Amino acid sequence: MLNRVILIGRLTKDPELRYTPSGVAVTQFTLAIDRPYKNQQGEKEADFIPVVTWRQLAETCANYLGKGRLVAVEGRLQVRHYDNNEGRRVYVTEVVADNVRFLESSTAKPQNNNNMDPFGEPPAERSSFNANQNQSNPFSDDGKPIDISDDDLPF
Amino acid sequence: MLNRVILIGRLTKDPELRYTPSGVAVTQFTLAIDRPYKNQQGEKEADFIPVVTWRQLAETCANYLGKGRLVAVEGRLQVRHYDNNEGRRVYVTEVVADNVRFLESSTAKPQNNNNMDPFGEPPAERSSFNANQNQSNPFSDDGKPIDISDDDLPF
Amino acid sequence: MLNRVILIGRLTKDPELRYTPSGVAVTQFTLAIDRPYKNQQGEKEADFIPVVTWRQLAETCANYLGKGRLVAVEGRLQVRHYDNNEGRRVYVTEVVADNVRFLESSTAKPQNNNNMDPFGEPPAERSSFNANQNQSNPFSDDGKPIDISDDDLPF
Amino acid sequence: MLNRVILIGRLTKDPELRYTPSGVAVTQFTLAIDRPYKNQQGEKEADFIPVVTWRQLAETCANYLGKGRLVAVEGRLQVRHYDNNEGRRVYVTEVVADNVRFLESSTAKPQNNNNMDPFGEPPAERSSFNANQNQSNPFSDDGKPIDISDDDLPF
DNA sequence: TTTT
DNA sequence: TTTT
Repeated sequence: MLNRVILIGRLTKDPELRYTPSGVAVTQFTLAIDRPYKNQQGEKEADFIPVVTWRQLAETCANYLGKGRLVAVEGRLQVRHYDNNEGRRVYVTEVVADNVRFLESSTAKPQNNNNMDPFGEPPAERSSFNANQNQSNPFSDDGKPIDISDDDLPF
Repeated sequence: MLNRVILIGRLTKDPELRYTPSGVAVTQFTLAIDRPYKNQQGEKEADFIPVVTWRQLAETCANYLGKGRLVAVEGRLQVRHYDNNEGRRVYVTEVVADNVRFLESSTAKPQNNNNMDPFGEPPAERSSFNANQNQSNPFSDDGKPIDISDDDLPF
Repeated sequence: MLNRVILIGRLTKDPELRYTPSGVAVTQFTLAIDRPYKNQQGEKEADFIPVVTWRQLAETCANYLGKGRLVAVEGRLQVRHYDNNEGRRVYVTEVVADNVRFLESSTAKPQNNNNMDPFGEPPAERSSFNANQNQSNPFSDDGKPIDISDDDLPF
Repeated sequence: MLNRVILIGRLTKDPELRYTPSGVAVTQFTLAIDRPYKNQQGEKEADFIPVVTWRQLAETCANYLGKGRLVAVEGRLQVRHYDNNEGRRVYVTEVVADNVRFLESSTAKPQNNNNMDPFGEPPAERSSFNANQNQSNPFSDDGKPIDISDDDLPF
């Protein structure tokens, strides 16, 4: 009945923007969050938490965030499942963000990104472009199976 | 740097109390949390979130909670991994609770539980008893591989 | 940049539904939240936290909640000020709720309440009716000065 | 039964470190938190939330934080009251922090602060020094009545 | 498979 | 009485 997550951490990589078959923007990234205490071996550790954003927020994250950036994320926990290529059901617990705050200098500019209008509409030709490249997996940029579908849309 | 989760939901089963090799109590359970909106097919859905508790809190949860009980959980998200019997690394995202509030009638009594003093010490003979039953997996009650070790102790 | 409050507690009184001059529903109530520890005199204590809800949520709270009910509230902290009748500025810190979950038996029915359709629209004649009763303070039901105005609308 | 607040904002002033009669360190500051939306006049607004920290955390905040610094605060809401000099009971709602994260460059050094060892013990002579200055109000640095006493210690 |  |  209540499901609330608040995280502050750094992106382990540049976020990955993709589109579902129906054209909805999705961005996934992982947050590294340092634990406040050291482990039994006296080493500091971190947790690596997967985060998903949708629609306009996905576009903004993809365009303005990059590896190492510090962000605050508000959202809720969700467990998705998909069947992998060996036919096994895989469960993925991740945070569906409804709010992402950039905690570092507003001087941070879009990185490794040739989209000049990051707040604009998703380019309509994008999905068909990708589809040409990769018939069997039209919404993946990197050959990895994409496991998010329109069924995962949170609202 | 900040990692906070707050959940309110119902236990899908009775919790399972186990002990790590060094004798630390661990209890795992899953919370069913109804989503506030219906999905695209107009059905209501729920998320099933795995929760772990340690030490005294583990004992209390095991002794006082049961399937269907409504609880509030405060904790943090953690990703554990273990290598399964096919040698694949499996990642498990779960909530490590530091606070569990029972939200239902204080008339609720310990259930299916023959421990008369639920706040007492863990019975010392328990781990050796189990060890006799199941050499390779001494802390499992049910034959399922137990994937939590002393390395997962949160503090 | 981030302002999030999550509370679980019981209403100290029946909630009070009012309307701003422009007819927007507002409901205020106070939550009693037991502290987890006892004070230096060994007594248990509670915090009493003021909560405000607006619009549809205000109507629902007014119609379905009553003194003693257990609820979970999500919202944000806000500091309002008004000038009291001695001309002093008074600051009021309260939680503006965007989500209220009823944590007790769905058998709970509207209480001390003659509104038969609690989810319906606010009665349009209500504000003028009250205005007739109480010229100088048209939106107060009980003679207490009402210190919330349309300027306090959270969105 | 649950009372959790998470804030990210900037200090409106340098924090003020004081000591209760029994010598416990207390630091108060106010966080300015920009609202995510503009008001009806199209202006951006902020909330100003009072925060209190105790003991070691109070010392660390006093020594390392200053006006304008961005921090994340975790804590709980508490309502204190005291009787002002006109004999009126005044209620103060504030956040008692149990965790404060500094979100800006670790190059930030202690500011306007001649304490060379900010993590050291509170100087024992401090309270007596202040007592000499201000007999009736020994723990105030600035002549303002201090309204926090040992009774407000959160644990 | 991880961030500063 | 407020911060960037």
